Amino acid sequence: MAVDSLRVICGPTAAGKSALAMALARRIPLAVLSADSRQIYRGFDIGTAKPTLGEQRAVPHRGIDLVDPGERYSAAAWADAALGWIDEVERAGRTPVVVGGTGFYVRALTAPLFEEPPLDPARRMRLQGALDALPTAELRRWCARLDPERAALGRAQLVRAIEVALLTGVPISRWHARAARAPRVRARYLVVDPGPPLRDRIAARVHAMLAAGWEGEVAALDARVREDAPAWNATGYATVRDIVRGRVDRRAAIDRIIIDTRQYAKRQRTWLRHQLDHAHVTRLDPTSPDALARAEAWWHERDEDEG
RNA sequence: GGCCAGGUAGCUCAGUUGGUAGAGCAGCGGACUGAAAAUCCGCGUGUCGGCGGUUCGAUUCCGUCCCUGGCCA
Repeated sequence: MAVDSLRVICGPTAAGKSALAMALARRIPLAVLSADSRQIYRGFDIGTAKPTLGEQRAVPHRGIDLVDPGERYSAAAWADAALGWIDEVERAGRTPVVVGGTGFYVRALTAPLFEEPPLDPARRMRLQGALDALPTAELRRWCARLDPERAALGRAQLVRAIEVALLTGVPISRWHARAARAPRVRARYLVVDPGPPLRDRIAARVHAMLAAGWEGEVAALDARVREDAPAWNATGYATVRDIVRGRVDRRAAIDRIIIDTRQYAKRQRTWLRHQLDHAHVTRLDPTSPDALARAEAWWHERDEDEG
């Protein structure tokens, strides 16, 4: 029996992925699986461009409001959950479509992460406390000894590599090879990107978020969410919190948010350019007049290797 | 109109006791296997405001003009 590939709509922030999915939903009975590492947080709505309640009523969504702002989530947890959503949604007679800018989540679903060996929670916590206190350069030196392949990566990756190497006695790069899992979901990607105009779209969207009451939302969150909660990492939130607290010049802070958002979009583009299976990628400019028609054509494409 | 302070990278500025210049930010490229809107790495030729002069050599010294800001008329 021929199984259709999972459809994935991705692209940099503010490209119009969600709007495109909503437009497709008017013609196709679909359900949106949000692959977005910030829309998972309850209460962080406006600044994460979370689909409105109206949109969520009109089209079934999954992957939104999964955890509280203080919780740390993971790509693996998301991917596991996504397998369930796909099942659930198909049983209800709808076609799932993954929509989002967190490429790592998408890849964790299609090309699963390695099978993690059990890590003793107590030892892990103790080690983490010790590593957090070390400067990045020091972590890099440690990693160069324990797992040289990973020593050039970022701080978060260094900590993880050192943790796994120390707690399991085997470098994480070895685990990646040894405990790799087979791909579990075939996918076709629609990369939505308007190109240069994205720059202005981002600025406009930041202003729209402010006009929609972003500061009020943050003021309420600031009253009840720990200052170091992971959700505050969402672009702009910590800066809006500074505005709300009266610590910064509002005008300059808004410029900063726009710049931060553009830099995020740039990182997404780099990721999507290199990390996606190129053979199954279709690119789309959402501002072109025939964008919706082309998206529909992409949707109905048949898999070449389908039996 | 006079006096003063400036005109150096997209922006803010540093610097060259004369040997054609460098930081931060922005921008660009890249990495990424349970924190990914995270975490990191790499990339700096620009009529040193214009035109003359002095000099082997001027962005640097001199003259002059233009522009900006401030003060005085």
